Parts: sequence; C-alpha cells; structure tokens
Amino acid sequence: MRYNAPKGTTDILPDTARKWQYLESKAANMFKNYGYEPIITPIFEHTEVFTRSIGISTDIVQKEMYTFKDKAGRSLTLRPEGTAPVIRAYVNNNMQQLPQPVKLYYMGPMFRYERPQAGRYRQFWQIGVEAIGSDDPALDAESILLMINYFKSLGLKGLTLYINSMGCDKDRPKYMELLREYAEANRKRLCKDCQKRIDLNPLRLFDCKDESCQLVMKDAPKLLNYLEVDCRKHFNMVKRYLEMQKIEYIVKPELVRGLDYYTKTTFEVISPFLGAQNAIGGGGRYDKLVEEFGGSPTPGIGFAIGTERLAIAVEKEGAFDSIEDRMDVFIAVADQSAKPNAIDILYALREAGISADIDYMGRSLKAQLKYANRRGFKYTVFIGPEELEKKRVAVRNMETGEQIEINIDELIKVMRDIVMERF
RNA sequence: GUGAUCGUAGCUCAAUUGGUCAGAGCGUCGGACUGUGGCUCCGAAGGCUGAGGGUUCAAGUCCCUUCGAUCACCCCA
Repeated sequence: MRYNAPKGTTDILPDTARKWQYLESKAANMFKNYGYEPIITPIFEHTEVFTRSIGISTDIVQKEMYTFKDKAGRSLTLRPEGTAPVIRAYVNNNMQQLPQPVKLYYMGPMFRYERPQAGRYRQFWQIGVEAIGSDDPALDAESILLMINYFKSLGLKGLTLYINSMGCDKDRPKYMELLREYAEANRKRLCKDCQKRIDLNPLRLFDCKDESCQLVMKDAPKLLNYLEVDCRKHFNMVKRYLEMQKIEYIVKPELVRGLDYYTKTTFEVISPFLGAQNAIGGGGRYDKLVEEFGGSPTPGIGFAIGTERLAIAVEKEGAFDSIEDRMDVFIAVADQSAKPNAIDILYALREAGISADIDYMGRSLKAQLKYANRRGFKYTVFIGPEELEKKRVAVRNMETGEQIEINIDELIKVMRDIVMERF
C-alpha cells in the first residue's frame, strides 16, 4: 500500500529544503544583527494557551486547531501560531528577570486545519520574532523595519506595507460600543456572517469583502479617529520612525488582524506574487498578552513571516539563483581493487572539510563520471592501481574538463587550497 | 465549511465519436568508448490509467461514491 502525505502537507524535497535553509540562515543572521536570540518551544501546547490568547471567537480557535487528548486525558493543541507559545515560555521561565526587552526569534512548523490553497497549507512554516518588555514605539518601528529589511536583503521588490493602530484598553471599549451601535443600526444591510460578527467581534466587519458590507463599513467610525491621546502619540511616533528610515507605508484603518491579542500597532506586508494568500508577513503589539498568561503587566511586539510564501516570492524574483551548493570532490575508482585506498582518501578529504563522495553502486568508471556530472561535483579525483603505484592522482575540473596530476600525499593540501580559494 | 476545474510511468503530457497487447519526451540504469562526464545514438527497467462501485459485447474515455490536487470564497503567514 502506498500512502500520500496527509492533506495540506507536503514533503519538502532537497531542492526546496535547500532554499528554505537559505532563507532561514539569512533570517537568523539578520535577527542576530538586530539583537534577537533563538528560542525553540514545543510543537504542541495545552489547548488553553491558544484559546485564551488568540481569542475564543476567532476562526483559528473556532475551527482551525488540531486539538487532541493525550493518553492522560490532557487537551493539547498543535500550535497554530508562534507568539502564544513564546509568551507562555517567557512567563513560565521567569524571563521578566532577564534584562528587558527580551528579544527572541523562532522558526518552525505551525498547524491549522484549513482548506489547502496556493500559499496555504495545514502544516506551514513560520519565521517569527518577539520583543517583550518594552512599549517604546521605537521598538514597534524596529520590528517593522526588521521585517522589511529582511525582505529587502532577499531581493524582494514591489511589497506593500500596511500599518494600523488597534488602540488600547483605554479607548477600545468605548470605540467598540460606538462600532456596535453603528453596525446594529445597519444590521439589515450586512451579510449573514457579518450580522453574527456584530456581537462576536465587530472589528472583523471591516474585513468582509461583501460589497454591501464594505459600503456600510466605509462610513463606520474608525478606531484611528477615536484613539486616546497616548495611543495616538504612540502611533505617530511609530510612523515617524518609519519615515526616518525612508520606509513607505500605507495606513489602513481596516487592517484588523485575526488574533484578538493585538493592541496598538498592527502591520502586514503584501506581495504581488502570491495570489489570494498575499500576506507574506504580519504582526503587531500585544500589551495585554503576558498578563493573560499570569505574568506581571508587560508589553510586547512581534511578527511572523510565512516561509513557503516567502519562498514563492523570492523564487518569482529569481533571487535564489545565487545559491551555490555543489559538492567539492567525487572520487572515481578505476578498479575495485583500489577501493579500500580510495575510501581512505575519501575520509581524509572529509576530515579536511572538503565535501566528498564516492560510488556505492559498483559503476564502471565511465558511469562514475556520468554520476559525478549529474550530481554536480566540482572535481573528480581518479584513484586506481596505476595511481597508487605511481603515487600520483589525476584531479579533473568538472566544469572545464581540465585535468592535472599531483602527488598523492599533496592531494588534501591541494584540494583544500583549490576549494577554499575559489569559494 | 462552500464552489469550480482536474487526477494516465519518478516528472511533463499523448491515446480518433467508448473499440486491437496504454504511448512519447525528460529523468533513472546500462551500452556504443573493456581507465575518463557533459553532445549524439542504441537498449532496459518503470503503469491493476488515484481508489471503489456501476452502465456496456467493450471504459483511461460515460455515471455514482470516495480520496487527493489546483484555484477561488473564507481565513491568514
């Protein structure tokens, strides 16, 4: 019996895996450059970690979580996003004792039970960062800049940055009342889903693509206009920091993200290459989240990038072309009698930091060359009875076909010189 | 969860209005060159046509179910 990978999952084959590694290592370097450190949290958490933080009324919690009971009857959930686990870990490990802010990044798979589509899978990868412990608007700007500059470093163009402010607990409740009243007054003109949203989560009304709903919401009160003075100042500072770094942005009052924990700044970056699932990265501030997990009041901000969406965009820009990943040396064995000696040399090369491989299929010499060519080795070294007797080996440059002969004891040294010098 | 389109060798695709043993290119392996790749030529392996059922003398082709893929809604990264 043959099995497919489960719906919405896929095998990341070497060609793609290599590209992802490239994206991840570039990210790790840049995050370090901005003062962020790696953290690895469990793939699953107690279900409550997500229901309480993301919000019970959100789609993620309502219908997209992989929730199961373990053998002891605990309700566990495969993480649908990365922020809640990191905040849980922050509180759990008393990280408020560390110098603040605590700046962390993570990379790994997330899980949501959704209908698969271009750029949307049930197991998908995210690259994310969180900065916990400061409410400085300069940190909001840093978070946004970090994401934008990372994209730039990958050669991405044509991205659009949207920002918004969701207010805080001083202005949001008042505004929500206003919004509810407005929506209620226009209930009849709203679609069925939106009528439900009036009570559940009226902010989401802004997201609806239904024409009639959009028409209604166009004239709805906008949170941005009701921001209390601190929040407005904060948002203005964020914008100013972005402008200082010459970052273009569009303020989008309708930008309401689907996780309830956001406060103040939210942002999202859109790529033109991604079809319907065009958000390549997004995030925001979550000043109430640490408290939600039982910590002392602590602000925070972060974002997540969709790795496969990022890979699609980078691919479209042709920016993967520069990845060089060829192996250094293939050892061609001219006669099986020379194999033990050849293997000896193989390991010596590897130990010297030169990537090397050998035939394990009993191929003819000719077939070995063919194989070396297909696998893209830079050099082939010939080992056979003749070479062993004369103590000289031939080294063939597989690109140019040039072949030189050197003393066998010099092989390691010469290969190391060649390989290091050229790359 | 809803809708549309689509499932034929590892990959990309053929197969007349349902009608002989389901084909090709690429890839893999081997050979032409008995110790030297890339080009060319030759050969081999590889398919219960996604799965299950039905209609028919006859199904890759028509119908139903199911699974999966793709795209959109929805949602978000």
